[in-house]
Amino acid sequence: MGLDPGKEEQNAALQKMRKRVIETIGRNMDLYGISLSTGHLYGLLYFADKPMTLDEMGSEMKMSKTSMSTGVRTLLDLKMVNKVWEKGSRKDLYEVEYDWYQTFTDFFDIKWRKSVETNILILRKSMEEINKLEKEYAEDPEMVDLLHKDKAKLRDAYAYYQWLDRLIDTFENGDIYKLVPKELPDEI
Amino acid sequence: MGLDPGKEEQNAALQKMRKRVIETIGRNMDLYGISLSTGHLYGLLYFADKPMTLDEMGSEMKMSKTSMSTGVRTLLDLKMVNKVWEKGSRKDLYEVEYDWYQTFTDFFDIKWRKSVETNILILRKSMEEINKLEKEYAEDPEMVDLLHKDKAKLRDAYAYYQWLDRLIDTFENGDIYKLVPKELPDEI
DNA sequence: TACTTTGTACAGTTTTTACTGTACGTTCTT
DNA sequence: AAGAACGTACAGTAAAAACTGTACAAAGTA
Repeated sequence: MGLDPGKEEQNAALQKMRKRVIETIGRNMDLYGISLSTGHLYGLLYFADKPMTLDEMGSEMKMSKTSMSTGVRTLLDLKMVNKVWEKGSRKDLYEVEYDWYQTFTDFFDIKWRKSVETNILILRKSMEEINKLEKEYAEDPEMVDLLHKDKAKLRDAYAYYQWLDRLIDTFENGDIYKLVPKELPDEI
Repeated sequence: MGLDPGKEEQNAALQKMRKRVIETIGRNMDLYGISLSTGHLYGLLYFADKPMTLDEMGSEMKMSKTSMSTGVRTLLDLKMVNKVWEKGSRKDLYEVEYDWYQTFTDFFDIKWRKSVETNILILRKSMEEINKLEKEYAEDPEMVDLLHKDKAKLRDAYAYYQWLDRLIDTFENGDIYKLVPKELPDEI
């Protein structure tokens, strides 16, 4: 893990601690839709004391470089890791985004926002169609009733997605920290 | 979908609209860690005008009852659907939780909160261990430096998880709606 | 009590996802 | 310009997840 090789043995306890935290982090990564091993990769990078190359990751994870490449890309897409430039090195270097609040925000901005937007589009379109059908079947009370029920559902869904959109806004613009401030950690 | 069978043809446009919305809902369900077909099942239940049985779901989804059973269970675990009691029927009936704000909150309470709690536990444990190691290796400056760096990382992580915990609190106790109020939907 | 009906456990199958090794285009070095 | 090092596309393989059908336990019915 980038440690002075001569100290490996001495650091057994430290390594064990790190490993446990890395696995815990990795295991929880499924919340972000990330596979276990990519989660582990993230944990590894989290504790690396310097940016790592694909080869280094591969040898630490005992996995192929190809897998590291795809794993890193997944993490890059979610902005959980950043590409780092270092003069002199031809290899690409990566390090985690250590600001987890930012990572949280990015996740919602990237994944949830996209979802919200497409859903809102579909709902608009569907609502238009219902309005059209309402005129078409105006003399069919049963059909009108059905249409009204669906309309109410779509309206509720639409309101919810707009709320979600505004919630994500507060993550992005930082208003959320007015309601839930970042605090100094309790003594642990 | 519970419609008068005699009206099937007439309702083709309505069915098409529903199907599109159902698929959109279903597709976005991966945000909740739910498979596509379970997402579709959810969408189906969303538009059902009454609670459905496993058999009804199976025939609508053209899938086995076993799959419906496991799918419903997944949704029940996330409190996305509720079991409904109806006198006279021996079959179990299910309907979606129509309050999506509640569903959103439940999701974080069930999935994220659990994650936060185990992480906090592991971090505490690891921090203790680091403190022990610090005493043990007090005369090894290099090791002390390493330990300090890890300690800082753990502390940051801890602070973040506490923040997340408080954020989820605001979902649960409704304070979030002070910052991001539920609003009447725009005209759509 | 014997007979149905209902939901799910479980084993087997299919489908999807994760992972590997090779090959190749690109970029840097000399 | 030739050669070396790097990252990734791609095809093939291994592992995991989703799905099905059967079998059975639990609970209702006659």
